[in-house]
Amino acid sequence: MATNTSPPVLRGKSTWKGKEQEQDFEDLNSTITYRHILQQNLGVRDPLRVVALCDSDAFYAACEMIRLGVKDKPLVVLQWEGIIAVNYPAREYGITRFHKLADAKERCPELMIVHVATYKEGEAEPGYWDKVDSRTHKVSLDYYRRESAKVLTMFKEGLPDAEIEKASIDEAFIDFTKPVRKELLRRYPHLANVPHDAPNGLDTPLPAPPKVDMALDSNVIPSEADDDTTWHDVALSIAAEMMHKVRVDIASKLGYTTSAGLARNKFLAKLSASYKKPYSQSVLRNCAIPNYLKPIPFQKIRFLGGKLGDALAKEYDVSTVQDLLPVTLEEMQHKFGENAIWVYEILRGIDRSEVKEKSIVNKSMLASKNLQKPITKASDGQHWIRVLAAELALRLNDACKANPNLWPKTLVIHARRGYEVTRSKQAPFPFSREVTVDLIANAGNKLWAELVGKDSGPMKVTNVSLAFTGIEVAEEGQQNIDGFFRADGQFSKRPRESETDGDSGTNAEPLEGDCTTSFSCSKCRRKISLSPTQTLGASLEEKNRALNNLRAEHEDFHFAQAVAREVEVEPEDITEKSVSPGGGKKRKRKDPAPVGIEKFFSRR
DNA sequence: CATTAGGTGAAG
DNA sequence: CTTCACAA
Repeated sequence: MATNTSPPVLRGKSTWKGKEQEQDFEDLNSTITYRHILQQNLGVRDPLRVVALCDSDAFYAACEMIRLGVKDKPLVVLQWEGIIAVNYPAREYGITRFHKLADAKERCPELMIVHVATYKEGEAEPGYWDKVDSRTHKVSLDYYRRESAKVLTMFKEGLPDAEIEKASIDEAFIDFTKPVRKELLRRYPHLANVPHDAPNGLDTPLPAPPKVDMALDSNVIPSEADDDTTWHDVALSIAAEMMHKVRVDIASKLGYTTSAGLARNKFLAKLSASYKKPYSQSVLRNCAIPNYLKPIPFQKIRFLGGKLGDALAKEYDVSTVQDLLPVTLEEMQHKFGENAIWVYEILRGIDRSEVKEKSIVNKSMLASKNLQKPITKASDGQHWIRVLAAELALRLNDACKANPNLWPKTLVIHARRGYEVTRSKQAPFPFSREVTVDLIANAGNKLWAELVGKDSGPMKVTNVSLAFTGIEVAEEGQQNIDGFFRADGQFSKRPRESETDGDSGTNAEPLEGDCTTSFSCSKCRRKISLSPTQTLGASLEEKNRALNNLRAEHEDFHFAQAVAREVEVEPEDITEKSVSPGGGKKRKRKDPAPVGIEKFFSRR
């Protein structure tokens, strides 16, 4: 499964010391002193650093097996005509992704085939249907996202002291350095006390480490010589114990088997995880790094799988790590500039990138649809935008259940015509407490018109996607000042709620009567009141809160109306200037008859 | 070799 | 703001 990554940008200055560089890999065998074990904040330089990469085996397939209560039977997950996941039993028949379904069935007649969940017209939620049709359905990966979240939660609960970085839907990096140091000092308390006769005080090397057997719960990646145990090995073995415990717990409680790699840094952890699969973990000792790394095709290394790796392969006409070791840093810098130091170090088993805990909520949320038959009419685009908007609304509102006050700062639309590059258009997304399908679809349609509307000719759009980006948890007071109001084709600040409601249009003018149960809207000249059930037994504070909610909802209503007026597009001739500024001749579809999916989704 | 439906982060 | 690169 793909991992989410960032390119190999340099973080800070390289500290590689030339020191004639007699040997590659010289950095792997530093002596560990009392200072090293007692100092807590060595970060990526910590000689006792231990990082793991743990990923779920054939994750989508495993999700379906658990959902269906299937065990140990060959199974593939289908997305339209393509196989997107193959469980391990099915792999024994030689089935892989990108096999044709017919081919896979031939290899294994009893193969179980599960199509991913889809949104289907007329259904409220994504589901698993007997018949799927890519012309009308849209894939939903939400089930996998939820299962992924369960696994991540078990990592966090099982390893409270560890730093955990979700790397993709089925992978996480775990930095064990802190919990391991703690356990190391608990098991070997003498390490905490520098002996009085220590020749160099804190900088005295630690006493000899105990013998540890890492093979109890892990595969130990072989080293050339049978090196003595080091303190880093002890650290690795403690981390391996912890990792193993959590993995077993996840397998027993959730049913997902995982594979993990443990090593001194992220890239080696990732590389080690694939040493043996499935349901297995592998440990790469420092002394084993050179031999493990040298024969590996460098393009398998994280960040070298793309253009940079290609460029390296082409430049030196080589393929393995070993092949690149003779290239000097200077030469590499000459050819590859800023990336050179990073590459140079990676080839020697050094990776200074940190395991960074990410926010629980994603920063973006994207719904996308490929059209096998390109769409040519603007109205088709609007149809799919509505479907995508419905999915985004469902997912965002769902995310809000666990994490209230989520607010996407921008809405982005992407479209691809034929085989051209994807183009996008974005605009600030208004704050509103209730994100509705209409709100998203209207804003999306507007962007759609800007993106493809002005181009002439038949459009032949082969992909449409809609995304929220910049999703954040709004701060307490932030909701009141932020929020945008679209006018004249631009979003502008839309002050909200009582303290800033100078021009909000819904001033709470305390008319006659109880100002804690009603307000009047200056925009539509209506008096809005709480219902009797909301006022009956409610305290003043409760009523005020309810009234504020009501006011905000009413404001959202006006906002949606305003956007709807602006966004209204002539479906048939979108190529003309049909988006009139300010909202000229508008008619039709004040509230179109709900069709398909959207009829069930929050139109509220 | 390739596809779909995602994500993140940086460059320009 | 928009595109690109990476991930398999």
